[in-house]
Amino acid sequence: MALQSKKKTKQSGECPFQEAMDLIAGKWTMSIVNVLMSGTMRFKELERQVTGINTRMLVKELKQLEAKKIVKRKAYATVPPTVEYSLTEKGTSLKPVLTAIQSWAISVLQPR
Amino acid sequence: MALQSKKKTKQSGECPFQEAMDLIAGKWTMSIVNVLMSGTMRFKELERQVTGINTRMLVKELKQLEAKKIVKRKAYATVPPTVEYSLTEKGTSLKPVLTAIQSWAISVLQPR
DNA sequence: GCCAATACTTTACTTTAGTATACTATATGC
DNA sequence: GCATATAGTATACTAAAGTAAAGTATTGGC
Repeated sequence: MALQSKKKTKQSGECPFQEAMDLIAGKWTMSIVNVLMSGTMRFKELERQVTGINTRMLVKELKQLEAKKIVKRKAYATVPPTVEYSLTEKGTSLKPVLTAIQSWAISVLQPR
Repeated sequence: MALQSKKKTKQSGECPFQEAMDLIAGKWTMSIVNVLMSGTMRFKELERQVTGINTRMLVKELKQLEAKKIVKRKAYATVPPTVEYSLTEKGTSLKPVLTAIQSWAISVLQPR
């Protein structure tokens, strides 16, 4: 617990590919990005559209995606609170990756 | 330990996209596929080329990739043993996904 | 005064991923 | 007879990912 020299930077600075994989991996990450491709969305709406996810995971993923500058968060001081999530430019630039995965999924994983 | 009715099928049968993500995620998976894109390789050679991986992880990943029909395994009864790994057709079909990730990584993650 | 709605937080787990290191079998070369 | 090489196993962990379910604050509607 004492010395925090073990910064655990995930040392993926080595290779941009590894860095990208760190970002892309995760059960929910790409699904969220995928849903957000269709536009700005509020938290509850995201929770409904990303089927199967639970609150804790969505919060966690959104925080990570925000930290990685993939997702933008905008809060309004209404009651009940309104928070809007949308993709940044970096986020939308993931589109080709998304479509590549999707077409692979459809052509290879679908029995027909 | 007793009843194994909890088959934990990872119920990704829902959506081919989720199924693809299950496959693609994992710290080492795509790196291994990437290395194997350059051709057939033996276990030790793979261990050397996939920098940073350890034996246990490589074994585990290769087993999973084999089960998912992404990788082919061919063993020869020599001493010391020879085992050759290569991509299946399904494996090589991942190329577009790989290149999409790579070009995203280079254009977005690289500072310049 | 209670319910609903939003955007979370908190607590308490279980499961999977990943790491580190030592060990095994066997023939060949020295 | 000892080291070397290959393709793993085995053991023993730690850390991260993911799940489940309840709680919080606020206010407008009934």
